[in-house]
Amino acid sequence: MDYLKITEEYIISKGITPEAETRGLLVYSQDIKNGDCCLPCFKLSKAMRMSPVMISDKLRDGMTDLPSHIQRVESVNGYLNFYFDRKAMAKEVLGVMLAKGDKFEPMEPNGKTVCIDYSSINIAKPFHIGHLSSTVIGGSLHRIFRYLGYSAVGINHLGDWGTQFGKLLTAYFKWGKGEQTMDSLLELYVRFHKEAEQDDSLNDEARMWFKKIEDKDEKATAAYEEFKRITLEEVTKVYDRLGIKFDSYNGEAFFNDKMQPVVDELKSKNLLTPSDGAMIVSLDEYDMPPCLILRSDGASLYATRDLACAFYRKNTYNFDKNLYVVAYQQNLHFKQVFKVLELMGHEWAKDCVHVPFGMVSIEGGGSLSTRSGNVVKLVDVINTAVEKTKAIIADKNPELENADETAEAIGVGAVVFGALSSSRIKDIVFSLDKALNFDGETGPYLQYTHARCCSVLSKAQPSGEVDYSQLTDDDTFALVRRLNAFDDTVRIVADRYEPSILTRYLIDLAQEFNKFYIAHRIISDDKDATNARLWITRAVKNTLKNGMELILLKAPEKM
RNA sequence: GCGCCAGUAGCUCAGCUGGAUAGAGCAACGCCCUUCUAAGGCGUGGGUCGGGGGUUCGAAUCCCUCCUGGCGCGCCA
Repeated sequence: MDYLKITEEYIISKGITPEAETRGLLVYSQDIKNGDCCLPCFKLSKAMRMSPVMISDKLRDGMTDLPSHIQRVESVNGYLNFYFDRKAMAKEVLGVMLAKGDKFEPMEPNGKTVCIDYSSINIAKPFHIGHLSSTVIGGSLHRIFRYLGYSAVGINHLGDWGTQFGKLLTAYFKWGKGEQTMDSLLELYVRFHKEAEQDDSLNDEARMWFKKIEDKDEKATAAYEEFKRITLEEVTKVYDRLGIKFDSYNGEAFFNDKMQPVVDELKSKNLLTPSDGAMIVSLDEYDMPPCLILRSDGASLYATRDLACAFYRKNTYNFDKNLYVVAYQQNLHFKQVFKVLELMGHEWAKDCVHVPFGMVSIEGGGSLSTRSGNVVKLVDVINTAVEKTKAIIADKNPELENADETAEAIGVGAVVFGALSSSRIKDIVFSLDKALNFDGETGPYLQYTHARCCSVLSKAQPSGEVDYSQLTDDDTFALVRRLNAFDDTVRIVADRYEPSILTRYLIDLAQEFNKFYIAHRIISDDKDATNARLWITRAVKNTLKNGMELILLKAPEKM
């Protein structure tokens, strides 16, 4: 139930304040001491020609018929503070939470489809920490939209085309020996760039090899397909560990033969104009540089491919939203592409959304660059985190069963959490020390709190009728309020494409539970208190577990 | 040069569609395990919310301006 909403309706029903000015004024109190929610009356002052203090006093005096969810009202310095009936609210919130069961099922299907383009790795290049943001933000949004009742389509738009494959083939046929691995491919690639600085003929050779791929030369295609296989095999191992799935791996190569219709349509709609030998869509009117569609040699470009891709997605999935989880460097590119779709007269252009995120750089300077070989591989970071977790378990809980499995969940969780914990737009300076920090606001903290709940529940189970008056003290009621906000929080995350909001919510919930845990003995001689506290512990446990699932974290029962 | 984004405690961040004394975590220091997991909890210190103007009863939040940093700005993706 939306307590804010019904309280607002009640205030308006009094007819004391003008409705238009009153709507949207009511907010949750920052400090629980000032009630559960409050109405600052300052804004009403002008319209009512009355001091805020007088207004809030008048409202209070008129509230003699409080609805059942409000226990009392206070007027303090122009603020009208509402105190909810905690017992009633606890009853309702707990009822809703427990009706959800241990496993939160997705909401009723809403018949809408959302396409999410994320991770989108390059073939034959290392899967490094620079790919982590897109992978986990997209992966999390995928789960979140599904929870909200959408049909979600995860798309890995592979970087599997381009002249870099010519370079790689050149290096491979010159220096490659036997079976290749991701590491040996990286070496070949780095070596190519090093030697090409001295010997420009290598670049010619690279162009030649890329042409052979385009012409479906047998030798070139076989090697290219092999590189693709090796890459997908390797990244799939990492995706599996992260719990990431895709419904499509259609990448750049897939759209190679699908661009002509786009060019034709642009032409027929008179949007294409020649400029310096190239073909462009002018966006002067919209204060943007032109969108390049064809090079002077007639070849298509990045934007052309993305246009074709958008059409394909609309035709194939008939999406209601089409999200691109791609770094903010591409801000202008997507703005241009979406504008071109709009100019072509496709109303669904408005459903295309770029979800940008910040840059990742390495501590101590140095950008991530495949050419220089200056990379921190994601799998190395994960492995280090898992090893560290094993050491901690050996120290703190050597008796733990499934220690390896638990260490995997926690180590991976720490890394994933790190990538989802701050607003996606912020740049990240990657620090291994920080990724390996397990104290405070971290993935392991959430997992620890969940395991703590499980531990309590393994000793006693709640049952039967609940005495809700046991849940009204500040420490306990904070949990009730937090639990009530879960679904709303998930909706906000989907509206803003911002998983960090859910991450924040879960940290707040865990902190509040730990305070509650320290403040109250859950299992005690007091039967009613024990039962009520066990119920709330179960609700917190379930909410933590299901919330963590939405941000890709596993929730072991012991750790 | 133009455009977009960011600037909050020593560090990492939350708060940003305006509301009551600006909140967490890390790091530092001091407490709390003979009772449910100390990967925890409590406390102390630490802030010109980048600077300056403005709007407002009220500004970290909105507007203007400047500074700093990042990114982008035609045949790469």
